[in-house]
Amino acid sequence: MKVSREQVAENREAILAAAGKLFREKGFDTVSVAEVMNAAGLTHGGFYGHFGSKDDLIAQTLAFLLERASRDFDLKPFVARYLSADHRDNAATGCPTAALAADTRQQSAAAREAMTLAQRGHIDRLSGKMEGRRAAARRRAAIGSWSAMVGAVILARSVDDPDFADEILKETGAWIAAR
Amino acid sequence: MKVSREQVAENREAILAAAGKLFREKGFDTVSVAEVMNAAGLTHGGFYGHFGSKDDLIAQTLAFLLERASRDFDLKPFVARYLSADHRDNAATGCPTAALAADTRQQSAAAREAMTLAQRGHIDRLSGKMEGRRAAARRRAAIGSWSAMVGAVILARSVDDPDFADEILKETGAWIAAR
DNA sequence: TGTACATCAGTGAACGCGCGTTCACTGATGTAC
DNA sequence: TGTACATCAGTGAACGCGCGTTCACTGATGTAC
Repeated sequence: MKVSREQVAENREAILAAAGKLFREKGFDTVSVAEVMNAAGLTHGGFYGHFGSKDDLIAQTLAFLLERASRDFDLKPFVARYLSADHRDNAATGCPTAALAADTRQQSAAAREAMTLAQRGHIDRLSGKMEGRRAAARRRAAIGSWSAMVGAVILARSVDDPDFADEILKETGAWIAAR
Repeated sequence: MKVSREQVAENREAILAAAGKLFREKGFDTVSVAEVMNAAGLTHGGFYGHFGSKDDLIAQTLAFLLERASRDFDLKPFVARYLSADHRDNAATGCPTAALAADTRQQSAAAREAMTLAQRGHIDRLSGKMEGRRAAARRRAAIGSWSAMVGAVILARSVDDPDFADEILKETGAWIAAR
């Protein structure tokens, strides 16, 4: 049955939100189109009214997630939250970079483009929050800290011992703070 | 046709080596069993004489790769090589952690176990090469540097602009060295 | 050392399954009067 | 404002394909004598 124009827009958002959670939790390849549609409360047949292909969904979901991720934040609580056990244990609602950057490498040009744009923006914003007299030093600190944060969360999630994972997060946080 | 015992051992190694390259290049899910067997110079039917399942291959390939990765190294050239454009552009022959740690999160218990063991060993070895009077400080520097290195390579590979990717690698290297 | 035969690693056709994608159909929406 | 009908978002069966896995077969290996 036909639905109202607002309902169409809502359904589209619901698909993107469902895909955003599932992709972050399980990766792009493991999640099926039908799984995303069911999570959005729809059936799989309607998918191609909203998106051209699964690749299109992946690219648009990445853009959707990265646009909404940490547009505004204070540095210290941001880092603390990022390197928390809670963030490590909840990839589905966490940072899309930590969850999907590695997976994006083998995706479409559009997906990589969305990722590139987001990293540029995020590093620019981080640079603005760093201490230091010279802009180059602040940018260097932003890039170094960001690499360490992303790496620490990925390593912590790849390991099957919670204590070891905690150590990675905590020590990386202390190492970053010691600057 | 039956083959000699040495040939069997050689074939097994060839399968692991081919899987090692393909998995690092394209990820676990994108690579098929048939693709691995062909790359090893065999046909897909023989696969189950060597491994119990694709999951088993994934776990054994991870163990195979991680065992051989940087058992012995000097710190400075190791970091320089790790953060090079060459390493960024050649995932297939590069560090299995940077290529596969994120992907390992959603794999079998055996795969995660192999990853955990390897991270423990690698961080122990890195700690031994760090400067600093106290062991805790050396371990903290090892964990922080390692997170930054892995994160930088993953970020650099996720981005579609080589100059930006170079900047991430170079600035992360400078940031690590500035300690 | 030479021979006869049991073993078994590798082959390639075949399987069942789940995937991305298509499409005829349905019935609520929203427009034209 | 009320009605008649064209539109079209969503449904669910169906498609072709590639995947992981199985299996009967082959012929070189390696053992028993």
